Amino acid sequence: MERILITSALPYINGIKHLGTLVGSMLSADVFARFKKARGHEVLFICATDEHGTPTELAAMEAGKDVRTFCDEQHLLQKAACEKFNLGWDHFGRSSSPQNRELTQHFARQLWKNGFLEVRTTKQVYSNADGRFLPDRYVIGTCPHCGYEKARGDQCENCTRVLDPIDLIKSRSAVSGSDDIEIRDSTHLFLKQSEFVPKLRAWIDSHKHEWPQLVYSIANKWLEEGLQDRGITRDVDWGVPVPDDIADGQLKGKVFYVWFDAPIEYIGATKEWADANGKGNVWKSWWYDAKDVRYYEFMGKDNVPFHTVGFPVTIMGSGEPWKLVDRIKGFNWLNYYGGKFSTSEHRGVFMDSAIEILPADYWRYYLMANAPESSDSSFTFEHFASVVNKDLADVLGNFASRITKFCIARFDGKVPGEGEYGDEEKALIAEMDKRVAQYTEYFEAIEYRKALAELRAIWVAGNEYLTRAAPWTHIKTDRAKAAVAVRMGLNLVHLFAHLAWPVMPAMARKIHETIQPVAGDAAVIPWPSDPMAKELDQLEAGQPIHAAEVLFAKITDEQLAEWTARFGGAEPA
RNA sequence: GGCAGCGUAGCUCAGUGGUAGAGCAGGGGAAUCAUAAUCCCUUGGUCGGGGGUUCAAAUCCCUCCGCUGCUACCA
Repeated sequence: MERILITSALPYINGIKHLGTLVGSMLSADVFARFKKARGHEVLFICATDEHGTPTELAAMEAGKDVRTFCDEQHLLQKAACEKFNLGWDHFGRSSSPQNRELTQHFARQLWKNGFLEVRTTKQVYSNADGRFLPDRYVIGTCPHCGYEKARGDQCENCTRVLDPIDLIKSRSAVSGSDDIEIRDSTHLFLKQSEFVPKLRAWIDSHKHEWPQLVYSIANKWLEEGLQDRGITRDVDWGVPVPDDIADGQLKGKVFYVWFDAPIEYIGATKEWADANGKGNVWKSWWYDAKDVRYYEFMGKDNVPFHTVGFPVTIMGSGEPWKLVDRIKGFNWLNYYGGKFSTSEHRGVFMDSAIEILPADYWRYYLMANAPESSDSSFTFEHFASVVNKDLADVLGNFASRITKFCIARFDGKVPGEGEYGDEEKALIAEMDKRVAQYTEYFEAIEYRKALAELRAIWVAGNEYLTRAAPWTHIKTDRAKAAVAVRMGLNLVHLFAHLAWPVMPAMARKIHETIQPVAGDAAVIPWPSDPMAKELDQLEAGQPIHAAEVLFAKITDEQLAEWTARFGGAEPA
């Protein structure tokens, strides 16, 4: 048994997440956590809302609320949406928690003590009208290169050139539109990332074959381009305050940059979990000197630099034996009809509306079977409907339906005990041994598309078997032969429930219950651990079963038309 | 501009040196237990363009084109 620590990239607090964020971090982490739990490992699965930073302050202002209240509300909304998707983490914390404040300050003190922080003065844009410093991208003006009038201070969207806010012509605040802005000196703490290049290089290279190519390439790129020191404080109000004992109080009133404290919240949320469950110092056994723990991180590609460079530097620089990640699973983007999902323009499908139109497991299966693993991929309702209808309704749902109903019609709704498994059954068992082993391997490798293609092939093998065994034909002449096929069919349904649980926990339970109640307290439906000869011959003769009514309803053309109209599909951005 | 990823059948994607693959869609057939659901067979691609290395290239090299992202103060 292993101890498995799993974290999902923290969803930002500024609104309900869309399907792309869901598949790339929270859902993929949940599916893996369930898989490991199903295999009997000790798993701790941690997530939290990432609450600090300028966008939060501005969103709260726009909502007419103070930041704390805004975050309180948004946290609960996101938590509720995630629970509806059956994201089964052990704790869903908040980066604004006291635990994270304490840990963030601890890491900063360690870095300061070890000489890896440096005070530097930088030029910052200050808006008099807004009474605040503005990050570069919140300054807009005319691009000096192409004349585009809405260029942002960090980059011109029109000509894609990288800019400095000082370069802009007629620069103004993106918040208020006021041109009453000026450049002020501001003092900040810089993390000396450049000193960690050899250590990072060795660490990253040691994981070259364990991380997806995407992750390694991004990490490598940052080192190749020459790692710069990075400012880890900001001139805003909402964040973890820099303690006075760092740099003799020169940074009074400033807070840590959101990307400094956000990954530390993985540890913070673990402490929140321990505190909330009376587990005292147990949280530390997962993170500090935790040589027996294997740590997995799940994230979209935008988060990769922070997890392969920033956070590791924080940990290495602390001089303390905090756990570094073992495996990173990174994802590309899920697009919406070829364009971007956009929170600000509300383009695409978001978690709250997705769950309104269909149960979580429809989405969970589709998203994992089509996860953007090797390249960006595109969500369309047409594709979604075809996958749901074919894979879930026709191949899986109908299989459970046809065999349970036949059993009820011809065998009194009880597992028939007559006959012995013959050549047909032995061939199926041999095939299933292979396929289940392959499915398990893909899961261990965190290759979701391949894993789910194998899962589907397993369902298809069930249908193929049933066609060959044809109990509806044998029932007329050889009742025992028909009984064998029905018994095997019911065992298959039972097996399918176990195999599907990490991906579709609610439907797996429902499928399982058509055959028999889930054993134990049923928090987990375990992974099949025995050879298929045993797994597929475990139902007791005479045991009653129930009809699998429509498990997965098909998506109709009318629904498809309604949803594309409602969510604005069809025309790519 | 620089860097990274991607470009394979109508669609979604596997495939990193050895005769081009899967699922869906399309065509034909079988079966009639089932949500008209299943099963079998099958049509379909000069692997983005061009050049090179090699006995052999989707795969390695060069070059061009296209899409996406990053470019360090959005997260």
